[in-house]
Amino acid sequence: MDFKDSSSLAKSLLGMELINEFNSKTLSGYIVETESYDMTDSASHSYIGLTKRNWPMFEKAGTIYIYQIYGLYYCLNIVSGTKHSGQAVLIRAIQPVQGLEWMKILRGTNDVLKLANGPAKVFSALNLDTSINGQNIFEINCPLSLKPGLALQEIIADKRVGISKNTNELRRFYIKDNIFVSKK
DNA sequence: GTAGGGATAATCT
DNA sequence: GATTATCCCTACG
Repeated sequence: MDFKDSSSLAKSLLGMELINEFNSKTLSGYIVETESYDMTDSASHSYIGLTKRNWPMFEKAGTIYIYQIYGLYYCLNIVSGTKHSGQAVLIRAIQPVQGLEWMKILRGTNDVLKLANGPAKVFSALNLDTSINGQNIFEINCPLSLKPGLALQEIIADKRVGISKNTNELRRFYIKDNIFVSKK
């Protein structure tokens, strides 16, 4: 994995297996879509500097940053760069791997394509919890972890989704032709 | 299968 | 007081 900046991490996370293990149960999926944010980017939470919400973005690489959006949904990010640099990668979609049946119940659908094809869907399909906000994904006691998954794939860089500022930069990355991506 | 709009509350100004 | 790194349901055809 390449943590030197958020776009590098966003690309190198593609294909990795994201795993949530707790109570001897396992839910996981291959990361197929990500977006990068940093302090130079007016669409980023870190653009305005350190705040009560975004503090995990200013921690070291591998820190988990979870925020609530639209009063309803939660999204998962992984921090990149050096400490205090204010960068993170939004996990936008995963391809379900382990715990499909449980994910269907958590998500209230039997359509595998729609289990985790969106950032708030990823959060819910993996049964994540806001208590891991600020933890580091490489710590042994962190329920969330990463391991190698898919072989290297062709990556598409595209415009990000759902933002109103700085919309032209190609900071959304996804695996070419993967059907679990949120938006073609 | 797709376009449109409503839900809903923390965060920052 | 406005904005928001989203999702789902409804209507249409």
